[in-house]
Amino acid sequence: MGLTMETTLTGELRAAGKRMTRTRKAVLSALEASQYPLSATDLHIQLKNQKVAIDLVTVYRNLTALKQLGLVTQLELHQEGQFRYEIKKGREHHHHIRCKSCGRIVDLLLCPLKKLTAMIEEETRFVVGDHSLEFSGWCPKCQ
Amino acid sequence: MGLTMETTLTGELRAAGKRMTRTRKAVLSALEASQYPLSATDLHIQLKNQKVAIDLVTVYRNLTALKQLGLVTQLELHQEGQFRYEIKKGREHHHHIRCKSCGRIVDLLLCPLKKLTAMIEEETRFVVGDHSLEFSGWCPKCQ
DNA sequence: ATGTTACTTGCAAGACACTTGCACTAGTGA
DNA sequence: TCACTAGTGCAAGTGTCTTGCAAGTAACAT
Repeated sequence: MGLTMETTLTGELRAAGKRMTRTRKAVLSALEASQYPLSATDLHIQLKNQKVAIDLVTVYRNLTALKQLGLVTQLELHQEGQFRYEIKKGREHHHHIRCKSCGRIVDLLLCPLKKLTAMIEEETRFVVGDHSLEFSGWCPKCQ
Repeated sequence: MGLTMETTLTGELRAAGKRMTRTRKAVLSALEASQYPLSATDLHIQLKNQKVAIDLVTVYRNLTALKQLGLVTQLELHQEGQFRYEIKKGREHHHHIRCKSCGRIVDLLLCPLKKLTAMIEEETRFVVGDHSLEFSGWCPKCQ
């Protein structure tokens, strides 16, 4: 259950005046191990099960800190009403599809929005800062 | 401050065993008049200002009913943490961009996701049921 | 018009995700 | 090892949305 790049991450934290604590390590480790984005509650339950003593509030605060440092990505899936988090390192920008029946979440590799962004900037005169593109549907098992 | 298609809408409500009530009329009217999608709280404040007596709970219940009937669309903008609602009648399927600074919301006319949906269905074997595509950025005034 | 039915409403309370205040704990650099 | 200050747990608070229940009212039948 080790954290692959602990030393590097500790350095990144220190550079921002943050510390690599017991709970921070556990949160990063759980995110790194997960195949799909986790919510704060997911993380809390998962860490509890691993006998890691951590308060839900601390999970939230660590996620906020890691997001600000750019180490994790915060995302919202379609009609879920909560945030999820992914490790950023080594993962390309991508979107997701979530099964409306069983909740399974699968990564999508494509993000064909570069041209679109340019069109939108021209149409609206906004400067586009961010976007979300999320799908929901029924996975093979639930069809 | 009239509701344009009140008779038609009343019929659609009746067909589903629902009634056209004072509060329902007010909610529909406010949605119809708005240039951008409104949240339940937006609606509640706006109706209060118009001296319409209505409880926030009733706003929520009416929005739920109207959504189930397919008369309004429920949507989530990027990183807002709440739902917004639009009248469906006479409006094409579209997405939005919201200014991160002043909150202004502008409709986008494009939705180039038909091909993409087919690709995703092939890639993941999901059946795609729904999608969201929302942008945020800075509007001309806030740049 | 009036009564009956059941849809609708307001109020109070609850659910849920997330945030804040504060005193205590524990990384880190010296 | 010490001192500094970031981080933590607990309790309480926010904001959005939901539920329970008694009272109100739209709509149809008579």
